[in-house]
Amino acid sequence: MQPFYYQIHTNTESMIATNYNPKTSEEKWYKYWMDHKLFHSEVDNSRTPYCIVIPPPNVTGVLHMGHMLNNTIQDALIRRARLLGKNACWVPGTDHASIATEAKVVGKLQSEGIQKSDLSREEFLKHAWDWTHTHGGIILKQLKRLGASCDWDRTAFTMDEIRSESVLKVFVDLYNKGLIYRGVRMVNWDPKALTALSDEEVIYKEEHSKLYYLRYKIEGEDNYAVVATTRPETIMGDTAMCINPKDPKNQHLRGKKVIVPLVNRTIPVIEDEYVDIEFGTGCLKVTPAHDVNDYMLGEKYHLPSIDIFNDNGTISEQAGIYIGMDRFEVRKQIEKDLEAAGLLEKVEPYTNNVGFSERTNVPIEPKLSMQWFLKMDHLAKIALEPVMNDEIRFFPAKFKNTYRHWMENIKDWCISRQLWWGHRIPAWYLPEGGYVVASNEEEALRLAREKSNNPQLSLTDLRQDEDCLDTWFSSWLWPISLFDGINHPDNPEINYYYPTNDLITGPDIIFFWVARMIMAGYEYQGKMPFKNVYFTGIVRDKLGRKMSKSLGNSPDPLELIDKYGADGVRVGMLLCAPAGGDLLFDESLPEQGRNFTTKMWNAFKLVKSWEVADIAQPEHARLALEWFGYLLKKVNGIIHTQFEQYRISEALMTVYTTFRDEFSSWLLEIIKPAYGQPIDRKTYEQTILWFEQLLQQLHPFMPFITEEIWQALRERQDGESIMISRLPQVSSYDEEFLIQFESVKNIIIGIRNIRKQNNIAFKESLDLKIKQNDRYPSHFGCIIGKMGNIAKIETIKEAEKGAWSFIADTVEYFIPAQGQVDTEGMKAKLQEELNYTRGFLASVMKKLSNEKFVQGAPEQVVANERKKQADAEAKIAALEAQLNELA
RNA sequence: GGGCGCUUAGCUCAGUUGGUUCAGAGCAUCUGGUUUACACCCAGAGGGUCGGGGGUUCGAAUCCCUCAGCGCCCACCA
Repeated sequence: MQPFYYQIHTNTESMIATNYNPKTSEEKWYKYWMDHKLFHSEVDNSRTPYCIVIPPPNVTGVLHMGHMLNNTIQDALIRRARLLGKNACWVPGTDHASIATEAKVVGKLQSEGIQKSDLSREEFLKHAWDWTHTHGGIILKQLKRLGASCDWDRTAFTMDEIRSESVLKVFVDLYNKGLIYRGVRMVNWDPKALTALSDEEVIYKEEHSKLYYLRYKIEGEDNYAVVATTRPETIMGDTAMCINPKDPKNQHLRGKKVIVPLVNRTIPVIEDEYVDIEFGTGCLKVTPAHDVNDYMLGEKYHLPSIDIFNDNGTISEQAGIYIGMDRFEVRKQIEKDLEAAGLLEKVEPYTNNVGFSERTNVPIEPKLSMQWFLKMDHLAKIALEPVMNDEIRFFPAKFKNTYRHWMENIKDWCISRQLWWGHRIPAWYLPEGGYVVASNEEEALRLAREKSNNPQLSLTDLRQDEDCLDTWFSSWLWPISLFDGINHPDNPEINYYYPTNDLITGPDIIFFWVARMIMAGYEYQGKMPFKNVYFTGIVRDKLGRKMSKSLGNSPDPLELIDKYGADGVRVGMLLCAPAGGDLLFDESLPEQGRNFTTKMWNAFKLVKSWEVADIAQPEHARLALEWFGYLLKKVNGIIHTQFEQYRISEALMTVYTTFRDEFSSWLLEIIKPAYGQPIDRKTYEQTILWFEQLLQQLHPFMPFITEEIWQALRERQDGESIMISRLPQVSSYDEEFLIQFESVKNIIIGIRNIRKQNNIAFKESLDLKIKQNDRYPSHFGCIIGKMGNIAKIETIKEAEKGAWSFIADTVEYFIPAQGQVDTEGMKAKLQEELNYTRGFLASVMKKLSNEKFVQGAPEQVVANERKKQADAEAKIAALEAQLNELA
C-alpha cells in the first residue's frame, strides 16, 4: 500500500507544474538573449547611445549583496533605456585589484609552503595569472544569474593589452607634462603587504590605547623632562625634544639637552609653537622617521632621522636595541623595561585615532621612502567645477559637498606600490644614474641613449623600476580605456559612447574612483566621463549592521536566487533602495518579490485560460479597457519622471501597485467572463495589449518572468523579445474619465461594505437605487452591476425607506434591505461624517474669508479652496438629507 | 576639532519650489472570506501631538533659531 505522504507528494508535484518555475525560465531566456546577441551594441549613428560602464569588480572576487544591489540598478537602467529605443550598451569587466589579488596569491602560495621572496618576479606573476584565470570571471558568471544584460563581447580587464597600454601611455604623458615626479616622502606604509599606500587607502579607527609618560634625564642635571607618548617603542628614533617657547612651565628646558631613556643618546631640546602647551606635559618627543609631524619638524630644524623599523614592522639594527622584535611586542617589553629603569612616570588610558591599511587591516606605519607621485592641483581644478555646477549630476546631491571638500584639500597621489601584480612603472634607470620614462623598451632605450649620449647603450644596461602602479591608476581611465580612447583618441567607438550616461557606485569610492575618473575624463577626452552619478547605499542587515563575511550576516546571493528567483531577488533589492540611503535587507524582501512573480503568473494563467469567441463585446468590458488605457498612459508618465529623477524604487512601486491593484483587482475582475463562458475577441486582444504594456514597464525590474509571459501571450518570431520592444511614448489621457472611474470604484466599495456589514454573500444579488443626482456616473452602471452583483439599478426621486444606504461622492445610494436595518447605527455614522465635513468646511471658509489669504495666495490655491467649499457643501447637503430621511 | 546629513504609523521609508480636517506607501498587525487565476491570495480595518521648544507666515512635516539623540565624511594634537 502506498504511504500517505506519497499521495501528497504527487499532488504537490502537479500543483507546482502549473506554477512559475524561475530556474528553467531564467536559464532558457538568458541563453535566448545571448544566442540572439540582444545585449550587444555597436556604433550606430542613427540611434542615441545609452552607456553604462560597470564598476569593475575584483577579478578574483565573488558576488556579495552590494554587487547585487548595484548591478540590479544598472541592469534596470540599461534595460529601460533599451525599451525606450536607445542603443544601450553596458560594458562589463574586472579589475586586477593589485594589492588585494597579490595578497590572495601570496596567501595561497604560503599555504603551499612557498614564500613570495623565494620566487622571481616572473615566477610569481605566472602564479598570479594562473590564479586569475582559475578564479577570474566567476563573478561575471554570477552576474549573469542575476540577469545582467551586459555586452559580454566587450568584457575587459584592467590588465589586458588595451588597458595596460593605456595606463603606460598616460603615465608617460603625465610625466612629460611634469605632473608625475619621484621623490622621498613620508608615506603610509603597510608592514604586512610591504608596500606604500595612498592616503585614501588608510582607514582611521578610534582605539583605546595608553598614554605613556616617559622620563628623559636632563643632561647635567639631576632632573627629568617628562614626555607623553602613545608610542614608547619609537624612542630609539628620537632625535630631539620639542617644547613651545611660550610654555611657562617648560622654560627651564630651553637650550638644554636630554638623554633618551634606555638608549642613552643625547638629543637637543628645540622650540616650536607647533607644540600644544596643554597636551601632556608640553614636551614632545621628535621622531622624524616615524611621524608625519615630527618629519616636518625634522625638516625645519635639520634633525637627523633614524629609521628604527624594518619594512615588515620589526625593529631594525639602527635602533640598537630590541632588534628583530615586532613593533607591538616591543611596546609591551619597553613598558616593562622603562618601569624597571624607573623611567616610566605613569600610564594613562587614552583614546586616539590609528590608521589601518584598507586591505590588510594592520596599523600603517608612517615611513620615509622613495615613491612616485602624481601632482593633483591641476587635475583637481579641472574636475571640481563640472560637479559643482551640475554638468555632472550627483544623486543624492549631498555628495557634492564631500567631493568639493576633498578636491579643495587634495594632496599629491602616491601612485607607486611595492607589488608585482599590476602595471609595472615604465621608468628605466641608467647605469650612470638618472632615469627615462617611456611606454615601451625600445623608446626607453632611445631616450636613454640620447640622455647618456651613448649610442652603444643596450637594453641590458637599463634596469626597469621594480614597482607597479596603484590599482586606481588604471581604474580612473576605465570609461575611456574601455573604448580604447587613450591609445586612439578619435576612434568611432569613443566618439559614439563617450561620455557615458550613468555611473552607479557606492559613496565609499567617491575619492578612489569617481573623482579620479572625472579628472582623467577632462584631461584625456576634454569631456565628462558620465553625466550622472547615482550613489547607492550600503546593504545592512535588519539590525543595521553592515553585511560582512566576518559577521556572517550576509546571505549568499546565489542561494537567494535559487530560493526566490532572480526576479524576486531583484525586486527585493530595489524595493528598499533609496539613492544614497543605506538599506536594511531582510529575507522578507525577496520573498515579497517572489510573491509578486507568482501574482503575475496567476494573472497570466487567467488570461490564457479564456476561450475566445466571436461574440459581441460587453459594455462593461469596453469601458473598463478604455479606463485602463488612460490609466496606463498616466502611469507611464509617472514612471518616466521617477526614472528621470533616479527614484527607482518608487518607479518599481508604481508599476507594482498598478499591476496588482488596478490591473488584477479591477480590470481583470471586471472583464472576467463567468465561469465556463467565453470571452469576446475584442476584449481579449485589448487585454493582451495592456498586459504587454505592463510587462514592458516591469521588464527592467523583472527581466525573466516578463519575457516568459510576453513570449507566451502571443506568437512571436524568432529573436523577437520584450527586451527590444518599444515602450509607448508618454502621451496625454482623459483625466476626467479617470476621476469618474474612481467614483465608480467608490460605489462598488460602498456596496461591498453594505454586504460585509450585513453578512450578505456576494452571490446573493441586490438592487441599487440612486437618488437622482447629476454626479452619478450613469453610463458605468454595467460595471457597478457586475462588480456589485446588482440585479437592478434604478433612479429614484425620494429616499428609499427601510433600506441600507451609503453616500459616495455626494450621491445617495439605497439598497432595499432584506432584513433588519440598523437605523441607529447608520445615523450615528452619518452624523459622525457630517460633523467632520462641517468642520472641514469651516476651516475652508475661514481661509476664504481671510482677505490676506484670498489676496496673498496664488490663484490656483484659492480656486482649489473654492472647489473644496462647493464639494463640502454638496456633501453636507447629501448627508443632512439622508439623516432626515432616516429620522 | 571641522563639515554634511538624519529624526514622520510597530518596522523601512515618500512627502518635490510652505497651501487641504483625513500627512502617504510598502511590510507587519487585526477582522472577515472556497465569488474556480492567485491563501505566495482577496475584501476591509486600526495605527502618527510629523524628535523637544521657540520664531516667521493668512497658513509650517515643509523656512529660520535652539536643544536632544543618531549616522556619515574629513582632520598630523603627540
